[in-house]
Amino acid sequence: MVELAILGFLGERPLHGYELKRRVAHLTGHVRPIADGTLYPAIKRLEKAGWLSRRTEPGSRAAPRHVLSLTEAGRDELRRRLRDAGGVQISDENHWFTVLAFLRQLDDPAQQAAVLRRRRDFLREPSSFFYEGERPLAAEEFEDPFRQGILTIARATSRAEMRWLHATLKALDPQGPR
Amino acid sequence: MVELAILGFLGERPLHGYELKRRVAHLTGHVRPIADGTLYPAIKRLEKAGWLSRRTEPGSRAAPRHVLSLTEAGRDELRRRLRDAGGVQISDENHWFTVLAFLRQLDDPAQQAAVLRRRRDFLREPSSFFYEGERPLAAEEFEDPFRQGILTIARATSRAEMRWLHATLKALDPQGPR
DNA sequence: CCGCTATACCTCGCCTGCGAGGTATGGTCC
DNA sequence: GGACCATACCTCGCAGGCGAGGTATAGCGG
Repeated sequence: MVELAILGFLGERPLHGYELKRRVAHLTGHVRPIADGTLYPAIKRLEKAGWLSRRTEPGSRAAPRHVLSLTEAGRDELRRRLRDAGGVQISDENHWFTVLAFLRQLDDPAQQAAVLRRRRDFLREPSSFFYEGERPLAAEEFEDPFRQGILTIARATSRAEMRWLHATLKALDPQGPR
Repeated sequence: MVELAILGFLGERPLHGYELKRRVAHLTGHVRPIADGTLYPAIKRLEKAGWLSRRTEPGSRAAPRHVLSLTEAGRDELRRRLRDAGGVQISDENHWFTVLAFLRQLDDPAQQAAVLRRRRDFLREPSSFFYEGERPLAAEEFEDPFRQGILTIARATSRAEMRWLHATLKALDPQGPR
C-alpha cells in the first residue's frame, strides 16, 4: 500500500522523502503518521527495482534532501498496479482509497471503469456483520447500540459510495459494458 | 485485531475454531476470509497466556473439534483491551469496528462512553486528504473525479458516525462529562 | 468399501508495517 | 559561539497477517 502511494505521488511530481511522508500520512484521511521504518525501506525497495531514481539536493533549511522521481519503468509499474488492482486493494477501504487517489494516472477511461466496476461488484455482494445461524441480522434487530452503530455507519458509507460509483461509471463510459 | 475478535466472540459463548473463523470473517462487513495462518496461531497465543481453555469434542460431521472458552483471566483481558482501546484501535476503521462489536461486554456505561469519546475526538480533528501547500483542498476544488469520490465518501461516513456517536453518548451518560 | 468432499486443525516462511534507536545538518536564540 | 530544535535520512528487530502447504476425520455416492 505504501509502495503504491509512493509511486502515485511521485507520478505527479518529484518529491523528497520527507515531503512524501507528509503526503502519505494525509492520504489516509485523518492524519495517521507513517513510520520512518515503513517509508524509507519502501523507497529503497522501489529504487532497487529501478522504479525510481534519486538526486541529492542541498537541504533548504536542514540536511541534504534526496529528491526522488519516477523512472519510465516506474510509471509502467504504477499503471500496472492500478490496472491490476484486486483482492485487498478492492476489498479493504484503506487500500481501495489509495488506488482511487491515483487512478487518474491510469489514463485509459475504459481501464479506470473496469477497476471501479470491480469495486462495485464487491460492494454488491450481500453482506452483513452478524448472523444468527444462517440468517443475517439487521441493525434494528439487536439491542446492542454499538453493533447498531456499526451497521448504520457501514450502510451510510456503502450508499454514498454506490451513488458515486454509478455516477462516475456513467460518466466514464456512457454506453460501456453493463 | 484478530486477538480482540477472538476474545470478544468467546466472551459471548464458547466456540470451536472453525465457527470462530466464520464469525471473524463476517466481522469486517463484506466477507473477508481470515487465513488459517492468522487464526490458529492467534488462538495458540491466547491459550498460552491463559486467557482461553479448550475442550475436545467429537466432530459433528468431521474431524474432532476443539471447543474454546474464555477463562476468567481471559474475560479480564478482554475488558482491559476494550477499556484501554487507543491508537490504531481508535483511528483505523477496521480496528475500531472490532472494538465497537464487543464494547457491550465492557459493562460500565461510563467506560463505554469514554471509549466513544476518544473516537469522537479523533474524528473531530480537522482532516483532509490532499493539500496544496498548507491549504486543504475541498472535494469541489479539483477536477479528479476519483479524489472527489474519496472525499465525498469519507464525508458521508464521518457524518453518519458523528450523528450516531452523539446520540449514543447522550443515551449512555445523559449528564456525563462534556 | 473406495474415493471424494467438506470439515477441522496446524505449521512454515514471507511480507508489510511499526517503534525505537541513531546520525547529520542548517537555523535560531541567548 | 554554544545549545537547541526542526529537518532529513537511515537501520534494526519485532509483530501481525497471509498463503501455501500438510494432516486427519466423518459422511456420502457409486
